[in-house]
Amino acid sequence: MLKTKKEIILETALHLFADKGYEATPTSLIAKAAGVSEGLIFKHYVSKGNLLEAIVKAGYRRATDKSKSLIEEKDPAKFISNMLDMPLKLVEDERSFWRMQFRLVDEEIAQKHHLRFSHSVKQKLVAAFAQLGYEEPEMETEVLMLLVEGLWKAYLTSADKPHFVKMLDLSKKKYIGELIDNR
Amino acid sequence: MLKTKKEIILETALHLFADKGYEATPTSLIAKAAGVSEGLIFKHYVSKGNLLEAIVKAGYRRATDKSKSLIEEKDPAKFISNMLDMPLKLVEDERSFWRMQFRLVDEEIAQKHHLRFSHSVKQKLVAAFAQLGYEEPEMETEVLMLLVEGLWKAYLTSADKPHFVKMLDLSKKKYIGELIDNR
DNA sequence: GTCTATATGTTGATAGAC
DNA sequence: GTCTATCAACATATAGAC
Repeated sequence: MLKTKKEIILETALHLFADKGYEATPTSLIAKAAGVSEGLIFKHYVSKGNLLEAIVKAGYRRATDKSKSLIEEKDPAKFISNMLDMPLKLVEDERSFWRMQFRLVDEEIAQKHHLRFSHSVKQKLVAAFAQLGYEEPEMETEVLMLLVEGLWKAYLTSADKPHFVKMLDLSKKKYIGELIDNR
Repeated sequence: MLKTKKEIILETALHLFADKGYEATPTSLIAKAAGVSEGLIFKHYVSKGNLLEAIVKAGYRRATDKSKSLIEEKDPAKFISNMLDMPLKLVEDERSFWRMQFRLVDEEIAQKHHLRFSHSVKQKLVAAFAQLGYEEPEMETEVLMLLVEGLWKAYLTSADKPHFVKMLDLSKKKYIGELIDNR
């Protein structure tokens, strides 16, 4: 199926935002790279901020779809392990999106979606730790989330998958080693 | 001692950069907030990027001084514990600086100093883990650094010190629990 | 849907007087 | 050292023709 110019604009902007940053990417450059006129961007997306929002929204929709199987896991130990696997699974095929996303420290739109996404995970994580009898499930969750986010960014910049998998394995051993040794 | 206008400009810019971000803070606003003319900023600092560099440089000089005692620790177990304590120790009194710093994802100047700083720590961390007989000291270091950076950012945004200290304690237990139980 | 102008506003930076 | 005045460059966004 052919891509509409609207879609081309979106994808081109995503890659440019990921590479150069949102603020540092003028709409004129997006237009040139996408092979369309600058005016067309505004016809389709009204404003630059709106274009960004469309990109972020679409990205998180894909992420939600892709992570569904990991999140629906009922066994608490496996669920925790799944959370550590999320970076690896989600970044695959979506490197540009996540590079862009983790750069958008100043844009509240990006922050909003990130919070919503991680919040939904957090709830289940606390429940999982509680179910396993941990003394401070909330604390455990917060520290684990810190590590997951760190792994996420690490995998984004490393691009060395085997090396990253070693980091991931060590993390699992440290955090839930006793739980997954026999999985 | 009186502050020179040059110093006032530097400090004002630091706080504005921390609050609104570097790109989003025009020199006109810095001038207004500092109570000086816009031209004076350029007389003293030549360019906006130069002003940022001066701020970053000064901040890391203070950080290096303050972390000296933590870094010079010779006992490997205590040294590792010290690294986990760094966020708490360094962020104190320097909240604005570190908030600004962790926002500067797009500015290479900031990245450069951050890398240099963490690299110097990394070397010693690998040595410490090796000295303690860990199988993969490099991996241990990388994962620990991930967590330290996470704690750093967490403490910056939480502002709830007791809560953060609980996270810190749990982290220590997970990472070096067997080593520091009796310290 | 798409393009070619063009309007409008900001920003970083400079020149010159005091 | 400091201020006032000013500029060129650039960015987002709009209007109107095809």
